[in-house]
Amino acid sequence: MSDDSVVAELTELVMRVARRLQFDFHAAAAELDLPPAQALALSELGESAPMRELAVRLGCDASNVTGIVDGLERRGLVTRRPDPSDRRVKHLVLTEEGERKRETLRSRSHAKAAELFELPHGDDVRLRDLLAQVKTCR
Amino acid sequence: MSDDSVVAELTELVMRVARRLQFDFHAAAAELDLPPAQALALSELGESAPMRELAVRLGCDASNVTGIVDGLERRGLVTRRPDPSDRRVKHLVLTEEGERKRETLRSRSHAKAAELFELPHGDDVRLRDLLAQVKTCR
DNA sequence: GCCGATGGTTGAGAACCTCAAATGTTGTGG
DNA sequence: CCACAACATTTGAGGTTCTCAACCATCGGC
Repeated sequence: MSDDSVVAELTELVMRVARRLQFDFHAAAAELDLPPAQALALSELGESAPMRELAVRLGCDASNVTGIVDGLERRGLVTRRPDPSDRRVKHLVLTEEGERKRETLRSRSHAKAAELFELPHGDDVRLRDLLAQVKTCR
Repeated sequence: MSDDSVVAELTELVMRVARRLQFDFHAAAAELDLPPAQALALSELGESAPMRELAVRLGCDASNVTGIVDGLERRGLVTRRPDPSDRRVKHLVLTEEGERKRETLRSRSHAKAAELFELPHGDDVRLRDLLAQVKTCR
């Protein structure tokens, strides 16, 4: 059983770090002229996937994904490919340009994150292992 | 200098925990029939403050705060009190009802967070101390 | 008293999300 | 085989939250 104030501080700290990570990610996305939602979707498309799967990865409604992918397709970053064995599903595949943008997005936001998580030797691993113990799904 | 993969994992983990905290907070807010933004503002009003100060605490534009406070005022949770020494500023003061709602909101979301951060003895404090070292503002 | 800075509000506009309903497709039990 | 439930995707309406630019009132220094 944790001390009350410790829980409050943990909440505060996690939210603060998350806001910062998100801010940096949005900044990196803006540099590439991508709205946040599209950038997030792009970064989830390392493995190509059907729309439904993307909705799951993003944790949002499927109807939402349509618009986001519309945007990515308009920019020529992704294509909808019909599934040969099931004509309902459309697979999302990154174009070369999409692959390229995904990579620079990844590396830029990663660079800022690395700066953020610059800790005394070994502490980064300790932090990771402790965070991994947090039961994010009961 | 951290290992690349460690940074990626840290980012992933922090975002995951933050999403969960936020989800629980929104759920607690919904139980009290409060939209998320109003709930967040309410929770920042432990100390009464002028509009401008609230905007800073929330990290958003001042014009945004107007609407949020309008909502809280409509529900009778907060009142705008003129500052006697500066007629431009309006201090936000919680009503009794506002105070009550703020407290139950705090305690409910806190309970869920405590469950989340249930770690082996001492690890919660270690986690807090490590997170506190993350340089969220360069 | 003038003037630049400040607190607050308003209105337009955008991004993002959800829900309900529609469409086309699949697969299964009868 | 066929009706029917389930599924993937899209569309459209509607809501929340946010920003930006413009505006008014007030303040403080010069």
